[in-house]
Amino acid sequence: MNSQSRSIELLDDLEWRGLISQTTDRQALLEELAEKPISFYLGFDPTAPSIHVGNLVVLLVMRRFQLAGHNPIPLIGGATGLIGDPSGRNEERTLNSTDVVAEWVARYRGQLSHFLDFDSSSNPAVMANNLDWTSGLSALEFLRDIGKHFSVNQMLAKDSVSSRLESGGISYTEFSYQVLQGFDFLELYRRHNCTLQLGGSDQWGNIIAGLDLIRKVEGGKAHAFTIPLMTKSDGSKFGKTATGTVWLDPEMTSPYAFYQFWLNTEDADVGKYLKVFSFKSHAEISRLIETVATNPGAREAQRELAREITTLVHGASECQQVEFAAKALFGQADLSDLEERTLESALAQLPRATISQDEPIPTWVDLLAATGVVDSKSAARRVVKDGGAYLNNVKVAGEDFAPTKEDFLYGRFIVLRKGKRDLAAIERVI
RNA sequence: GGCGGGUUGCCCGAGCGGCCAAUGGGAGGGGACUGUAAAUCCCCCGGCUCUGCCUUCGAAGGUUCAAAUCCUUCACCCGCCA
Repeated sequence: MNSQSRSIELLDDLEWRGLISQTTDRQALLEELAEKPISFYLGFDPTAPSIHVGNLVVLLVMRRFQLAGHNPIPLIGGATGLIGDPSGRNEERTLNSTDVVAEWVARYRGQLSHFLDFDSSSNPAVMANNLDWTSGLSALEFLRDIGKHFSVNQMLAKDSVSSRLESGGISYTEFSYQVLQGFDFLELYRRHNCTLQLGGSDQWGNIIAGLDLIRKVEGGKAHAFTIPLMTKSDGSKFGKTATGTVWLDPEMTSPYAFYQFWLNTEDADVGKYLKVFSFKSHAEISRLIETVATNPGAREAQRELAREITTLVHGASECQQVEFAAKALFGQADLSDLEERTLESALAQLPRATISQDEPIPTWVDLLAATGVVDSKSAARRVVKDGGAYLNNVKVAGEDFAPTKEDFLYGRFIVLRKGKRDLAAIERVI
């Protein structure tokens, strides 16, 4: 396939998936993409110890561009992460220390590298960090060389700034953010001939700042491409559960919980998610969307979604293990039917508490609290009182109930359950 | 600078000296139903060594037998007038 038809196909595909919010001159962009592989970038500011499923939306668009033959530059905001992007926020951010941000930069780098191909012979990804070109820059140089090209009038007009001016103000630090991001684009244009920046739809203003700067300083032309913010049909925020953000770091969100997050996608959203996150063919995605209407109870679409994304993020073997654990533990009437090895590996996926063989067995309430499935012992008591507590799939009654030795499967394990789907494991060790 | 209003539990928001761990709604949790859904209905929803005790109503002091409720100072927010 030649690069022209491949690029047309790329944009059509992105359109079909609902991944295009806004672009600069669509025809010009298409022509440039079709002419030859181009370098494009997408920035990630390190604002947490891990990237999360929300970041995955734009990251996977980046992957799609690479698969279509273009050269991705994932940019980690080692510098911009120290400043704070005012976009989409109605409050000033708290600054993180340089140590913390440096640590997060390292972690982001490791995570991002899973999703792009850095070893491709034709169009390898190139990692960048904007701290590289800002840390040595003096304030005077910055103000003279970069700042001079920015009109405060235009800066004030940007949504990110004007909305903040109405809602309590903005510091000079965050006000300057768009200048830094504009400078990034200019620098990548100079270094890698990067002529396209991707971003969430809230990044439009910042991206445009870069386009203007490239035009003014280098007389060059570049493009902007923004991706819609992910929304849920019920209006709540995508990527959050009751427990909090769904992270990619397996230490912060276990692969089991990660898989469950996707599996529990609502019918109303699963079609959209498949389009956004899945790399399956249009035909296959359409078929899966059909199944939501024809046989919703089977949740085939949710299962496929969960499997594909968990495999992508945590690997095939990890995904198999969590799928297996879910299958083994859910709705299994008699857990003692499971072989010891099977049970052990299934339970390995769950939050757990360990007790010693020679200590007295704690009450159910204490055990549940110890696994972290509930926030406090009071909450654990409430669960028992409300009839939502299960031991090895058998309902527990009485707040003072304590398991006996006989309750431990193979003398080692107890499966605790709170409600319908919150599982935890107790292991008794020597 | 002047006058007035506000700051309550995860969020919104009542309470305005004792009956307040604090009305109501949302979020959240459990149950029924089901598909480990949605909608609906019922129950719960600060903590603990749990018939009691401890900590909460912007912060710190004070009055009182007793304060989220009164007084003082401080911080932040919001109207109206300069």
